[in-house]
Amino acid sequence: MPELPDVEVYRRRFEQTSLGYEIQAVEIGEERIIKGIAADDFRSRLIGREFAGVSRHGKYCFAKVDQQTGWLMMHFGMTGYLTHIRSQQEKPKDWVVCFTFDSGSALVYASTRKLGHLSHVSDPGDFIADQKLGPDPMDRSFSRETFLGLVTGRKGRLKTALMDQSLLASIGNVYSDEILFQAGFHPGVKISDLGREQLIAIYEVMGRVLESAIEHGADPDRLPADFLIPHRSENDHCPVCGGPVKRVSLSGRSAYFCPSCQPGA
DNA sequence: CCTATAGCCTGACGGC
DNA sequence: TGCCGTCAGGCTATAG
Repeated sequence: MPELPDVEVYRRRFEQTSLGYEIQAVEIGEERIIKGIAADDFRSRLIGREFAGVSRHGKYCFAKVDQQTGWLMMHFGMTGYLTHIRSQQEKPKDWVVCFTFDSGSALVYASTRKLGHLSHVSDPGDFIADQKLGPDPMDRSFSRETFLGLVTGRKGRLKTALMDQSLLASIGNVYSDEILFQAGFHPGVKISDLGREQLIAIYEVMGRVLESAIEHGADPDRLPADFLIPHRSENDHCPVCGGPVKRVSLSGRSAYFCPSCQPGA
């Protein structure tokens, strides 16, 4: 569930459960999830040390390792998540990497499809620059003017732009659908079809959707009643008008929308 | 610059 | 019950 709200929820979980304990063991269930560094090096950079803080940029998490120059980097792919367990018996079936602390508890990176990756980076800022990630929309400096500057004059669809991590890092297929739904635009709408006032409205909706989702733990069952996300399947009902939800394929991804609340091409 | 496709992986679901 | 195709919230590489 790894778009900005989900990753922020994992970041907070990490921060609340796993800082300040000595890492006693690092088990790696699937070595291919570790990228850019040998598994043994990855382990030895962590064992005997502590996590001192966790930050996030877009869909990436960075954990500072104390007494070290580097950081643990995590990306969650399509199915990755973080969970904190009190004992090894609680390890989920799809666990991939397990960081066990001197307290006996552990932080587990789990993922069914294992499309994400973990690595070690010397500096998150450099990593973000190297990956050519755009700004994070939850960052304080991300203003309305920042957003207008990024999208104004761009060709192509608004949905594609919202999902473009090099333009702004954070939003994926699900939340771009939610933003379009809340703003009342068809998923196929082009940026060139939108005026400044409409783009400002989209900026405001984006902020509200992301904040609200984080507030509700990014859990589809707890999101506000007017959110489309829990109804993202063909012929489910629109939470606002009750009409059928439809699906269209765009750029190889499925976009779900309400034809009556989001009219247009 | 833009769009579309395939591939990486595994599991759930519906139809027969 | 089993088999088969489709689909799933990410990203990258490639081709047009």
